[in-house]
Amino acid sequence: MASNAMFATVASLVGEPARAGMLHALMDGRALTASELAQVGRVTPQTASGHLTRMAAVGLLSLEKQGRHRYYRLASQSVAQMIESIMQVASGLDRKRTLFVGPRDVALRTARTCYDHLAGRLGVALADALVAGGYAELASDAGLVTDAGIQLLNRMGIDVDALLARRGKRAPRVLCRPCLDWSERRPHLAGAVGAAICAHSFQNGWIRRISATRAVAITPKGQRIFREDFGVHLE
Amino acid sequence: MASNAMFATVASLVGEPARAGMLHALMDGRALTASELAQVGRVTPQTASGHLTRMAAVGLLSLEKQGRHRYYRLASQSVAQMIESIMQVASGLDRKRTLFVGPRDVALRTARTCYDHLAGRLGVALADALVAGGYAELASDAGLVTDAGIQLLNRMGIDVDALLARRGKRAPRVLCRPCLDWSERRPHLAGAVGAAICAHSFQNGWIRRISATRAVAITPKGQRIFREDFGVHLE
DNA sequence: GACACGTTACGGTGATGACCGAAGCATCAG
DNA sequence: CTGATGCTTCGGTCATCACCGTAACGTGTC
Repeated sequence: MASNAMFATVASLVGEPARAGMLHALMDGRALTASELAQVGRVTPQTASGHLTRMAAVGLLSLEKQGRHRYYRLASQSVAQMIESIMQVASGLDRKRTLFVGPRDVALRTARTCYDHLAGRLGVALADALVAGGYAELASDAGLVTDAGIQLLNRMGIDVDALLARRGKRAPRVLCRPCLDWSERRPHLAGAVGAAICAHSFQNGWIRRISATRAVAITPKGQRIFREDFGVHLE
Repeated sequence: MASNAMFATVASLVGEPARAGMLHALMDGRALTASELAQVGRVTPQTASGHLTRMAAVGLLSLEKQGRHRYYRLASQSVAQMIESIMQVASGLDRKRTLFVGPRDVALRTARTCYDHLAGRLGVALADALVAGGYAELASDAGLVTDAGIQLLNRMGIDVDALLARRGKRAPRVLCRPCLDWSERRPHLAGAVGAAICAHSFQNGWIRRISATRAVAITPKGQRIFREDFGVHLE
C-alpha cells in the first residue's frame, strides 16, 4: 500500500527524544514558539528549527507566523490522538519496570490538559463523579452522556445541543470518547464533550493554567463547583 | 516524567521501515514466525531476529515458542490501537499528496481484518447497515448498540450478555469503539462488539482468510447473511 | 539609521544503529 | 548418528542523522 513509507516516516519523526519532547509539550493544544520548543527539547534553537521544519513539512505540525515569532501547534486532532496512544503504550510498558509512572510533578498529577480535555486526578475524579451520579456511562472503549447528564451540562452553561448539531444525525445521543489516563490508569472524559467541559472550565475561571506547563490549577470557585455541582471528590 | 524516554523508545522502534512492516503484518492479530516476519520486512533472518528481540524485550511483542518455531504477536490491544492511530495520521498526511491512498490490492480494499475486527468496504458497509437499520449509533469518537441491535446480534448467535458481563457494571449499555477506516475514510465497528462480530463471522464461515494476508474473502453464505440479515449493500 | 532578538541556512563532526556474512544453538527427521 | 531447518549471536562496515558553531536573514525596537 502507498502509506507504508509514510507510516515509518511519521513514527520515526516522533521517535526522537528532542522531537518527542516538543510534541509532548504541544499536547496541551496551545501553540508554542520555536524557542520555547527548543527549550523543552533540550537542544539549541538551530537544531530545534530543523526538527520543526521537518515535522511541519510532513504535516504533523502547523505553523502560524506572528511578527518575528513562529508558533507551532499540532496539526490536527488525529495527531494528538496518535501521541496519546503512544503515551498509553509507553506508560504501560515501563510501568512494568518502574512501578511508579507518570509525571513526578504533583501539579501535573493533580490536574492537566490532555490536548483539549482534562486529565489527571481531576479528570478521572470528574469522570467518576459523572458515572456515579448517573450522568454518564463509561466503558474502556466508548461512553455516553445520559439524559440527566445533558440536563446537568446545560444547567452548568454548556450548550449540548450545539455539540449534537456538530456531529451530524448519525448519533442522536451524546456520545463521548474515553481516554485512559496515563498517570491514574483510569478512564476520563475526552472527545467533544470532554473538550467542551474543559473549555468551559477555563472560560468560567474554574481552572487556570500554571505557567508554561500542561498543568492546571483548580481555583477556589472551581473547587466549589466541581464538588457541589458535579459531586467530585478529590481526596 | 518517567515515561518520556520510553515514549521515544517506543516510537523509534516503530519508526523503522523493516520493523514497521513487521508490525503492520501483525495487525491482523495472528502470530507469525520470525522467518515470515523477515520476509515482510524485506530483511535477512539475522536482521529480523535482532529487531524482534528488541521489540519483545521492550514489550511491544509477545513471544511464543513452539518447537523450533518462534511465533511473535502484538503484545496487547493497546499496541494495536497505537499502530492503528499512526496509520490514521500517516494515511491522512499522504492523502494530501497522492490523493489515492490505502491498499492497492483490491482484496484488501474489499475486506480485511484490523487486529480483531473487520475493516475495508465490508467493515464500513456493515457499520452503515447497522446504523441505517437502527441497530447502532455511531459518532466519530464513540458508538453504541441499540436494543434492536442487541436483539439482532443475539438472533445471529452472538452472545451479547457475555460481552456485557466482561466489561463490568460501569457501562450498562453496549458501547463500542468506532475505528476510522484508512482506506474508506469512514468509521467502522471496533471494540468488543466489532471483535465479537468478526470472530463469529470466521467461526460460522461467513468469511475466511486469504492466504497469508490481512485480506478476507466473503463466502457465498456470508454474502447472503450480510445482505439479508444485516442489510449490507456492497456495491 | 543602528541594534537586539528570534529564526533559519550551511558545513563538519560524531554517534547511533541497520545491515549482512559467518558461525553457533536448538529442534526435528531419518 | 547425520543432515536439514529455524533462529540467534557475533563482528565489522556503512549510512543516516542529530548536533552545534558560524553566519545570514527577517522583524520588530529605539
